[in-house]
Amino acid sequence: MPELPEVETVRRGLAPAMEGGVIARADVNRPDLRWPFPTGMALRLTGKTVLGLRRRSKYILADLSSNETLLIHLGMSGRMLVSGDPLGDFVRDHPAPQKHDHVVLHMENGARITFNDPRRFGAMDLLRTAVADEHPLLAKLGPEPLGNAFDESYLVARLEGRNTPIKSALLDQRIVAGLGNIYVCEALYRAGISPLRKAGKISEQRVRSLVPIIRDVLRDAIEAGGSSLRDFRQADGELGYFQHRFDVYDREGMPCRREGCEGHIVRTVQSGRSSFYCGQCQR
DNA sequence: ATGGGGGCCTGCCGGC
DNA sequence: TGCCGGCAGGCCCCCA
Repeated sequence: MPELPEVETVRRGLAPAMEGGVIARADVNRPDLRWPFPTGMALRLTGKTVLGLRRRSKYILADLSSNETLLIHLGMSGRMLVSGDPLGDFVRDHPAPQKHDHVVLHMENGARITFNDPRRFGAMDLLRTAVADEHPLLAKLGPEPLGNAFDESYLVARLEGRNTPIKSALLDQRIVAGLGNIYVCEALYRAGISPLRKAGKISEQRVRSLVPIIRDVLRDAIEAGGSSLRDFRQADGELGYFQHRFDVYDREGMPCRREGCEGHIVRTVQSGRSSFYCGQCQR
């Protein structure tokens, strides 16, 4: 559910409570999420210092002093709640336990990080830091959309000859890592490209235009997440969701916002997922 | 190799 | 008010 901007927002929200801190205790309340937790996870976390928090695609990686890295994926419904932060960034006290609180990290500094995930599509794993990139979930990921390896010539080459709709191609994490349904819809809208168009049949110029547009869409969303992060700190420390103004996503039937366009947003289903687009100005 | 569909889970919302 | 179908932002796996 959370896409790259949401995961980056979560990472930033966790950082003050976790980076440089020691995990005093880990409560692991069930044996698995999407997959079984690694053997002895609670013990392998206990007493370890969190050296840093990184993000790769939609994954958060917490590098530990044990030369292991905790891999966290929020799935569709995973949330992080930070409470009791000693720096005063989060005002709320530790909350009462909720249904679906699957893993709770108690930091030595007094902070508590609660991973709550009703649908349990999320995941956690422990891997050796030195070979973290080789983890099965990370090994086949394409370039970061905000990184240097994702550029115009790369995208042109990857889409060339592809018979799949551009919507599916941009959702393919092997082509570019971190986009999900919402931001693909939004990027295609800004580019004026129909989600139904075959990836290999879009002019090179239009494919090239997608690269800066994807970056802008993600940057805007991260910025919005950053501002809502400040609200979270004042409110309840819940990380993982934020309000963002979408142009097409979940706007079926509403008027297109493009200057001079008289169209309306339509919804269709592509490979089981909703696509939202303007039938008038996206071609 | 490529593309499409099913399935995993729970919660919520709209319609009857 | 209650029940039921549909739907949800991800990702793996299997099939043709």
